[in-house]
Amino acid sequence: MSARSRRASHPKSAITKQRILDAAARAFSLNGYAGTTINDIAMTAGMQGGSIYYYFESKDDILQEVLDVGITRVFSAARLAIGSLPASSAFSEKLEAAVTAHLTMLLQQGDYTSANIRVFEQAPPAVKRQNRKLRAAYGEYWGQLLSEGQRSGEIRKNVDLTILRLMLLGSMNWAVTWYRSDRMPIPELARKFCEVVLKGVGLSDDQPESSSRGRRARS
Amino acid sequence: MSARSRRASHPKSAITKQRILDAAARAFSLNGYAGTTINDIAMTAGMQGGSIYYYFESKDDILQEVLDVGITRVFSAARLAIGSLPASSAFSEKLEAAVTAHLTMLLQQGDYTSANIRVFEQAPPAVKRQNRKLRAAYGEYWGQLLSEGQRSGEIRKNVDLTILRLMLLGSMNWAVTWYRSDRMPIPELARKFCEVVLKGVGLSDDQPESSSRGRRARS
DNA sequence: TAGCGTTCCTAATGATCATTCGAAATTAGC
DNA sequence: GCTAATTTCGAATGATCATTAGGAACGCTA
Repeated sequence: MSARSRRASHPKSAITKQRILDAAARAFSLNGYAGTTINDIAMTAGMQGGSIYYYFESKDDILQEVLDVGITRVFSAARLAIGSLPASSAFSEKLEAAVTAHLTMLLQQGDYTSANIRVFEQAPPAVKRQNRKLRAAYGEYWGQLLSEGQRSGEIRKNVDLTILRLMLLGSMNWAVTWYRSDRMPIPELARKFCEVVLKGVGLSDDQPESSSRGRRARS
Repeated sequence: MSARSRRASHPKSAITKQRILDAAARAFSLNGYAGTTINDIAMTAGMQGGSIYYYFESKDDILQEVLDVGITRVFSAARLAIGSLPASSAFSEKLEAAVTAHLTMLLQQGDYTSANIRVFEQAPPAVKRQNRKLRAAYGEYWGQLLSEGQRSGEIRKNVDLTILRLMLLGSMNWAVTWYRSDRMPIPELARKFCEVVLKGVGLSDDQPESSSRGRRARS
């Protein structure tokens, strides 16, 4: 019978499949997509290379699942973090919760999430296309969070929320290239991120102009 | 005679070598390192795959040069941008100049710079090691810029400059994954980046605490 | 136009992998 | 313990590439 027809129908099968995906996520996040071989994954999962094909149709198939799980997990983590706050919480509280959740999945727990961030760009078009749907949904979630912050007045009206979102997610995602857990705990990092974004780094003297066009006042 | 002994000693040779590097930079930035073959590069450069080896010892050798040029160019662009400002310029002016230069090299001109950002993580250890030296120097340059801004009082004293630098460069570098030139010109993008970083997105009401420890006041 | 250094071509070579497949081994149901 | 289904093995297969090497074409100089 083909792998497709029976895949993961039995309990042991499901567990082994997880083991393979775990191994793949770790390997992808460490060595990139082209840099990890089916044999690498198989050996970490305790089997021979050929056996992988009992569970997956192709290497791309594994990649797809790892990438999708990666987004699904950060998304869940962010939702959970915000959802477990009192509904009356200030935007700044929610933001910090979401940032902490995202950074945690990216830097501490998630081989899947970090694999996604590191490897997405190297993925074949078809794989990217599918994963982009999940990414878009996650991005929209952040968009709503920021939008809410703007409605409540905690974000100035003239801030471009799209750019803000991309900056925020970008600076977080980039952390995957430099973060070392022995230098600073995640919550502290998250706090600093939020502080920069919310308060800025300059002295807060000048009021924000309400028209969106004019450049900085000429000193 | 070996490629090494005579490489680029003649004028034509130097030009052709440039052509190869240009083709490689573009291909790397589009398809990643493993995703581009020697033949891809050669064809774009108007020659056969084997001929590449008259100019370079290996694919890694090409990668090394592309990566190094990538950093060298943003570095130069940033230095030039800041250097051509009046020496008395405010920190915010310098910052915007540097951000504009960085984003321009990354998103508009530099196949080399964008190749570096996209492909560095996939490079073999030896190549990374060498390029990291240049990256460190560039990072230090930004560190000095920020440090100067803090000394002059335009950045609050209690801001962690290391985190700020990593956030700033991270959000810029990440733009390589989403920026589309038809949506917003670089200078406008740079201005928005700087506005977020300098002023933050929140209403500037609360004074910054001077002790660095305490968390946000409890509402 | 002969000679020499240069640039480039072309056809190997050899290594690395993803993927396949038939058979062996293991497990579960009875 | 027998049988059938499930899981794994292990040895091909074939494709893709980086890299090599010997020779051909090109261009310059005398």
